[in-house]
Amino acid sequence: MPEHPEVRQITNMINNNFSTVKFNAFQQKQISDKQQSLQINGEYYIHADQRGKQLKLNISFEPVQKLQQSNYFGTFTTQQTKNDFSIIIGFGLLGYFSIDSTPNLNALLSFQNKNMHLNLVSKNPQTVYYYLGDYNLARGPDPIFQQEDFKVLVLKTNFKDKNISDILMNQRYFNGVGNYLRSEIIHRANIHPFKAISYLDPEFINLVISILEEAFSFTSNAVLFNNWLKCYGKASNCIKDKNNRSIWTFRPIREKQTIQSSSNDIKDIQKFLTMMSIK
DNA sequence: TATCCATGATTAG
DNA sequence: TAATCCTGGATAA
Repeated sequence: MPEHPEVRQITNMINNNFSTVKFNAFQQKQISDKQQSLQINGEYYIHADQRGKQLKLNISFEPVQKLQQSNYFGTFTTQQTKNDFSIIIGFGLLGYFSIDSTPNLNALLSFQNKNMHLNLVSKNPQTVYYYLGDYNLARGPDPIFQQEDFKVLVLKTNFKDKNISDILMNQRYFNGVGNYLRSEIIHRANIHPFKAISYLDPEFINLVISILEEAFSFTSNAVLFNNWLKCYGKASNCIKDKNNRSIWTFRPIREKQTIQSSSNDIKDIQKFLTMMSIK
């Protein structure tokens, strides 16, 4: 489930349903020794925020009154008071939030009041992580909510002839792109998964952004979403990447060969950077 | 019954 | 690059 569009859906779900809801209990299931032990004492409120594939749960002990618009369109952050703190969540391969009316023994984290439980669950709990603190800044800016930062970073980066499949999965640049989006993006860009890249062009970045938006618009309907997928799990060819993850493609797969990069339009990139007032 | 596989990410060598 | 985290459903045998 959780790539950028799904995390965005979860963020909205939490804020739409629970912005005025008071919680008064919390439980954590210990699944490994290195899992940080969390406690929440007293009554609290929850507000969610997103950066790429990471979700931030702001735990505040006062009702969320002031919603402050952030620098980037579309996203809001709460103003934190002294005792407030944040939990960062990575959903791994199959994590999601479920709203339950009875205790769920599989819940990794459970935010509760007498009416319902907001539970973090997963069929792959070992791939889920969470910690107290803030976003991992080794991961790149959010491609939607920090769009200018994202564009500038990606456009000025020299990827040194790495192939496009590896580049798209690198969370330092494409925080939020995962395995299904990779296949869809490469398919829609009509390039070979092993094409070598030095510089990406603005058109490609805009395609990435619009695909993230498209996927998000279908996240609430499984049938429409599956229909929207054109390549992932459907293409004629499938090959493993260096991390043993599937790359789906309609392109013929030659031996693990790197396809030559085409000449990049440097003028285009510089024009864009000038437009963004970046040297 | 055994094996494979999953929209992820870190760690060791 | 390979191994690891280690669940559970689908598929192969």
